Amino acid sequence: MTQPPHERRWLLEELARRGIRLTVQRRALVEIMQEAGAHLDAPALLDLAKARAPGIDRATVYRTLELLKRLGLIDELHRMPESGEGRYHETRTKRDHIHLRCAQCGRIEEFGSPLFDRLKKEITRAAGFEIQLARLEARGRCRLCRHLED
Amino acid sequence: MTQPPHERRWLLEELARRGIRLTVQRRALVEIMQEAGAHLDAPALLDLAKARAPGIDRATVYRTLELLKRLGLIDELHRMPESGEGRYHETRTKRDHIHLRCAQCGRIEEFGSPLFDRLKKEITRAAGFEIQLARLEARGRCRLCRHLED
DNA sequence: TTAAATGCAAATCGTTTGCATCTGT
DNA sequence: ACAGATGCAAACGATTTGCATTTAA
Repeated sequence: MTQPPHERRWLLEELARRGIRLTVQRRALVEIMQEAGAHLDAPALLDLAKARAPGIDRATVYRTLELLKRLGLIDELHRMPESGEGRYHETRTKRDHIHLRCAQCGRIEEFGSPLFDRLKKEITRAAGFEIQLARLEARGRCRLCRHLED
Repeated sequence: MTQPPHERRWLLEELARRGIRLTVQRRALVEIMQEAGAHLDAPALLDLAKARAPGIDRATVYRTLELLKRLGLIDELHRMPESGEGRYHETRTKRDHIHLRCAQCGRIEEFGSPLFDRLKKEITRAAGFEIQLARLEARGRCRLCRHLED
């Protein structure tokens, strides 16, 4: 699970590369987002960031998220109905993907499949719809929780 | 596009059938939800409802949406990232489906495909994930807007 | 040095809740 | 009549904004 240092820092490096000012607050936030396997919403991010950037304000968190989104470095995830949770962010991988959210343990795992791409192609062809962004989000029970429960 | 009266009223009839109290406010909300082709969020719903149920309060809107969800008559949709729009509701059709949201005209069209079901089966099999709810939401340009624009 | 980023505080927005009053059955 | 629904107002949590101050480059 552990990533090599340069993997864990590409966001930071990307910011530097683009000439973005690197403040302690931004460092903290960006590092947390990359280290956390989970998808964090703004309040959670703020909590964690306080350890590394004492006195950091919520406004800074939101402004940083805004910045990263504008730069295309992270994507905002939609929230699932009935989840009660806020917005999530994840570092940018591919724009289109599948998220499996476990209703029991709350973890989100990603899933990739050529079938997904075929489905998108079919949508374009059959509905005449030009897809800019497609996301499949599923709620259910993950493999681990199923084993623990049964 | 126009539906026959009984089609437009099944929600109301379903409520009566279940012995739910039919107030003017609930009538208004339910009728609006069925007549509007669009997917409305709570504030928009409130606005429209004021014409038919003067003095209706936001609390009533939220409580009614809650009720309908609890009864399984509507589903809450997640919101798309960067859309800035709130939650949507739609009268219940099937739990799993595909939504194509046009970034230009804002309309949402539904899409069905056997490929979608195959994809879900694959997720269950390959990831060991037991799907309770799956939704694919795509943003892009609909056929009509593409024709108008080009 | 100086444009940009921050903290602070107040404002906004969507949603929820307690409670007294009203209404559908 | 009375359980349940409503309006009102206040509370809430997440997000946004204006402005004076600080800071990275």
